[in-house]
Amino acid sequence: MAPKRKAPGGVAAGSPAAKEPQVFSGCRLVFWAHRHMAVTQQRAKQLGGVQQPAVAADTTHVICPPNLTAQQAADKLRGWSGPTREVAVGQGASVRLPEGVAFVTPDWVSRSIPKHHLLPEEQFLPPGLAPAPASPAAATQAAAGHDGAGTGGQQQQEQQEQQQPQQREHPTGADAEQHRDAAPAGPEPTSSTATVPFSSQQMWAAGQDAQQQDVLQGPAFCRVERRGSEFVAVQGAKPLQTVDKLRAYWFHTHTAGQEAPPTSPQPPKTSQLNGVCSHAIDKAVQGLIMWNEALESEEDVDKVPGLGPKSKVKVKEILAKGTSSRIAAAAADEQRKVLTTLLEVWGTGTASASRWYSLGVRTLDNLRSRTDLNLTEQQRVGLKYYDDLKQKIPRAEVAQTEKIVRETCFELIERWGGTADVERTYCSATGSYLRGKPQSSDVDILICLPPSLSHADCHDFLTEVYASSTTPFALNYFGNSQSFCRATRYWANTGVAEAARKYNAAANGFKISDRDMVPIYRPPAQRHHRRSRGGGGGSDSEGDAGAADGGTTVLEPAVACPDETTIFRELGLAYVPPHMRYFHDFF
DNA sequence: TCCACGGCCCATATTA
DNA sequence: TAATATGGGC
DNA sequence: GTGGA
Repeated sequence: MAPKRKAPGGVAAGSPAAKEPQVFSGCRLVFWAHRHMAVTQQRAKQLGGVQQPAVAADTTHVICPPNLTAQQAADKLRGWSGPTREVAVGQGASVRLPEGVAFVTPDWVSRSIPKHHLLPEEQFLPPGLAPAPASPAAATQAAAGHDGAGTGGQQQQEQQEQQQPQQREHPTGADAEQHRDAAPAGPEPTSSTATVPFSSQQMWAAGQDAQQQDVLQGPAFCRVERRGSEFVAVQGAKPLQTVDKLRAYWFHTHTAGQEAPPTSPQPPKTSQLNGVCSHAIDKAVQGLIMWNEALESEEDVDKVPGLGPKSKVKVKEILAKGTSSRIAAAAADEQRKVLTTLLEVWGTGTASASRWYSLGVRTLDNLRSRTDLNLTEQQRVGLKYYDDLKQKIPRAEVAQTEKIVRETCFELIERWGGTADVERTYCSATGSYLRGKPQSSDVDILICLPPSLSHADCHDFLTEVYASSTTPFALNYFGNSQSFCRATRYWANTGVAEAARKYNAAANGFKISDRDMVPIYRPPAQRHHRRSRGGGGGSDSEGDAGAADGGTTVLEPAVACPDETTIFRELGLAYVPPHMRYFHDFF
């Protein structure tokens, strides 16, 4: 249920504490990352940092895009005439960086804030600028939690079209060390994983340690991850490439846009708050975020991928006037404001919000006092705890909750007699906490009981129970951010026909849910109607096997994935640890 | 020009 | 009353 | 809103 939130003692909610430590005082910051960095920049400046437009003699830090390449850095530094130091970034390549300037990812800013002091810059080096490993000891360092063994250098081209996993035997016991990535075994430095010999006992110990050090800071860029029954240190370039690949596929940023059409004025229309357009707009925003060059002319705008005709018009207007007429229109749009508020009530979607609006509801108090609206149970709860549910939960509190649940969970397992294979239990907070967020809006705890208990009737207190064999899928589902989840499944659906064919000659994709992964056949273009789910209706004869939405056929056999890495591997993707499963937003 | 844009479970409303 | 459709959360 | 078929 909804966690009860108490207002933080003392400081009134919403009013930022007046006397926050000036973490960044003395820092002169250059932001190369023109992404969704407004909040980061603002916070850094609030806390004493001075922003500079470009690298200067007194610059202390450059905040870089996490996927910055050495080449991009060199381009941006062209014109720098001060003293430099040379950094070898692997593959014989090197880059000259200004002396005395630290290059860090945005995480350095966001994670230093809760710590009230500046974290060591070297732990936040963009992988592309990390020195090449000097010795084979790098893997050991990585396992020990040090950073900086990135594989910099190599271009982040997406030329690597699907290298299919050529074999797919599953790691069973003894040979559970070879599966690195889906990438071909080449001369390329395979720095992205290193197996760590952890026992399951140490696993919990490590978890506790990590928790204590980690409560405010979140996971470090390089960390130990559980993969099925083994633990691996994960870092670096391969996961980033996978993230880029999925981003490009999901947002279609791999194709260039066309000319902007003549249509210049925007119809003011009643704006829709949600719906499929949001994907298109996300796409446009992603295109802009990823565009690492200044936009100065209309021609520049035309070069940005992911922008369609309508988005281009809007961006060009902003370029010319500094703002979009749509912004003022939206601000003045009474209906929009009301709908936005109503949508914040848990249990309320666009349909209910619009219906209420048409019935005259304008405020939450209206909603409370109306008796003719037949709110659902969820909506009543959402309304009652409206303020509570808006509060965020600090990371430390999520950790406490996790601890309590975990202790209780193990007590129950003992009571149920599941001690023989207790180490195969999974009981950890997932969701935004697992992804390292400093605060969460809810606490998601995934419990997967060990095989010896999977038959037991111990479901009473849970709404859903995951069998041991479904753990990797549950983990994958709950560990992903929403957009990453969708992108992964879209990729599985439509991007890996070849791999699916190996499972079933008729297949052209996979369907991934929170419990399994199955081959499917999707007809190329589905004309007409989308059929309701559940089938039934006798009129047109169903195909034999399970027919899902719109003619998609579910095939066999299901893909056996003993751990989460296998899911990625079967999709031809390098494993991405949870804290990297974002396309943007660093907070 | 038409289509899809994740996948699935639950609660409630509507229809047969 | 059962089957189906719709709205919603995650 | 957008790109693919």
